Amino acid sequence: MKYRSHHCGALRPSDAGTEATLCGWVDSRRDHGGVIFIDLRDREGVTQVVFRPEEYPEVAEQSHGLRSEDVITVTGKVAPRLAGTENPKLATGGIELIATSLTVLNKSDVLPFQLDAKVSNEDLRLEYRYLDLRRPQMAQNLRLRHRVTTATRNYFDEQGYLEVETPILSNPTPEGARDFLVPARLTPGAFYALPQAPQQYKQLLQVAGVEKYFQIARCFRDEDLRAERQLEFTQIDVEASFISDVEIQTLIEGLLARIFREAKGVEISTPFPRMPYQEAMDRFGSDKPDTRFGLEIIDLSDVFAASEFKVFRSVLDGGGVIRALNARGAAEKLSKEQLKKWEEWAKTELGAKGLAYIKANATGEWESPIVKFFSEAEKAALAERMDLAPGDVLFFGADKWQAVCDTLGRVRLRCAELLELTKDSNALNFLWVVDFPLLAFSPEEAKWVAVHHPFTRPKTEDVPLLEAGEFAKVRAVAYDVVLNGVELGGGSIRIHEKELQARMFETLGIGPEEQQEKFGHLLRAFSFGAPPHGGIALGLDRLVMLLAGTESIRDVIAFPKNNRGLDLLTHSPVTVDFKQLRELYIQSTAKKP
RNA sequence: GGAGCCGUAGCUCAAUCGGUUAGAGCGCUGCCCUGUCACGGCAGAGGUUGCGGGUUCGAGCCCCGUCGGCUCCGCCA
Repeated sequence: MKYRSHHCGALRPSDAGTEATLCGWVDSRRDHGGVIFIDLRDREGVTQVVFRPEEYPEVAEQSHGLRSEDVITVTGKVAPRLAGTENPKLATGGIELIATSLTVLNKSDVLPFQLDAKVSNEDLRLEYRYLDLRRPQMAQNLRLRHRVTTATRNYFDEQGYLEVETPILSNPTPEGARDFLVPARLTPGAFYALPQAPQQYKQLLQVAGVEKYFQIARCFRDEDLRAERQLEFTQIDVEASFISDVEIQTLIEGLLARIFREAKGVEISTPFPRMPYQEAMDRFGSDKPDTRFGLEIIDLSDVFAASEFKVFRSVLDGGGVIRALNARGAAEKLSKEQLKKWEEWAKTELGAKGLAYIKANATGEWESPIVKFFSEAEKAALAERMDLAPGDVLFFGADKWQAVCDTLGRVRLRCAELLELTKDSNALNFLWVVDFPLLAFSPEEAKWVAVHHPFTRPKTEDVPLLEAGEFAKVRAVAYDVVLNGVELGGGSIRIHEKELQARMFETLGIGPEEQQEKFGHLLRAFSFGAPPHGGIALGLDRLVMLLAGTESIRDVIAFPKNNRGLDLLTHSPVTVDFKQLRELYIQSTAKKP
């Protein structure tokens, strides 16, 4: 028996008069007592099937029992729709299949939710994920993801890149996220770790002479989940030898252009603008600036250089900065009470000391808790520098440079949301942020940590600064690609010399012994003619999210976990019995519920 | 580890200030219906208002606790 001659999206008026067999799910039924219409759905579309009692009484009788989501195969004559009953909403709306025989392959129970309606209850969607994936939007997302990965593979293949699979059972990483551990039965008491990224393997592949590597790589991080974060996620991972940072950026611009063209039918313009990290932070308060709107941060330290306002005075004397941004036209949307809430938000959520503001009313009058401390000259200079007009609201940041950037960067985004600056925008503002700092001081750990990762190469001209211990000033050959304020990925040119790598580890507080223990394999590999190399990794899930226009990573992953890392469909993770643990030389210390 | 929002029928939601028997749409079941495509008509079933406690003459609504979901901060080299 043949299930189908055509898919449900295939038949057209030109097929009229032929016989066809379709199979799929009953999408809906319209039972008129006599004639019965069934919309039959498969992955390619929907076709109307008609059961006519006067022509095929037995089949029509049988069709009365059909219910939503029953799986059937049906044979019939392709006929043009009666004049006036064509359905322009359907690709197959010009024809219908007049059923001559019907086989019910499988009945369906009533579904826990309707496929054509909004479902807010996400537990339910995840519990019945296989039904959720039948919904058109979700099915479309799966296809979109496939188109992205296919475009990626084709692109890299054409560029001469080799897809190489790297181990899922690998080693714990001393820095970075918490690892998922897997007990090694064959080595009692030892553990594998699931990779947070294939970083070391892809560098070792360069030492191996692969020269051009990519992988659609699953990565694992045992950290708390978020709307755009899962325990396991997928990276487009790339590494190449004898390549410059600009060449990698060009390669990735070509990839993204290809993906947007093939997955979305959109042409994007390349090359993307480049912006140094310092400039991104200064102007936008973020290392992944959304450049679809202005609201730029402006420095006022010189305006208040002689300020007698205590707060500003002490900040400036302590080496801090005074900065502000102008939320143009926000005055009518921000009452005094709301401004108070914003200040509270800045304090509790952003950890700011406060959020001073000046609200310029429609009349031009200033409402502000701090303006009384300003001199006339300061007020005039401030108004001019900020281009302050009636209806504007200025927000101030006064603190260390980094803290002011962080606070005003967040305030900027919140203002953009309030003013709906990106609401109807279909702009695609790609951007390379370059010249990241190599190192950052971590007050919690009381040591210097790698901003990107410990294999990132310092800029050649900044190596003397590294050697002089001026760690904060050392820039890395590192770059992030950003789209509309979302970080799509990041990479760097790596260190390929073992001496420089050892010096880097040392700077990070990893002594010679620990280096040998944890990175000996890498340092040894570097001693056997490691080529200069570099690469990048792009977050595939996030990219597909942007293309699909969804806010949740769960919408672009077939079987995601919920907020607490639970798979509501299969109920993983599960406890295992003592015997299974004993085989692995493992004992649980978890308290029994 | 912390904060916010939410939890009412299978689903999506309503229920005025704390006040009669907790409603609607969709879905479901039965009957009717021969050109619909959001088919239509009639009838019907379906509720421990997440759970536990408290305040009150009276609680879906107020209070406390708890469980669950989502979002954010921390965390994510």
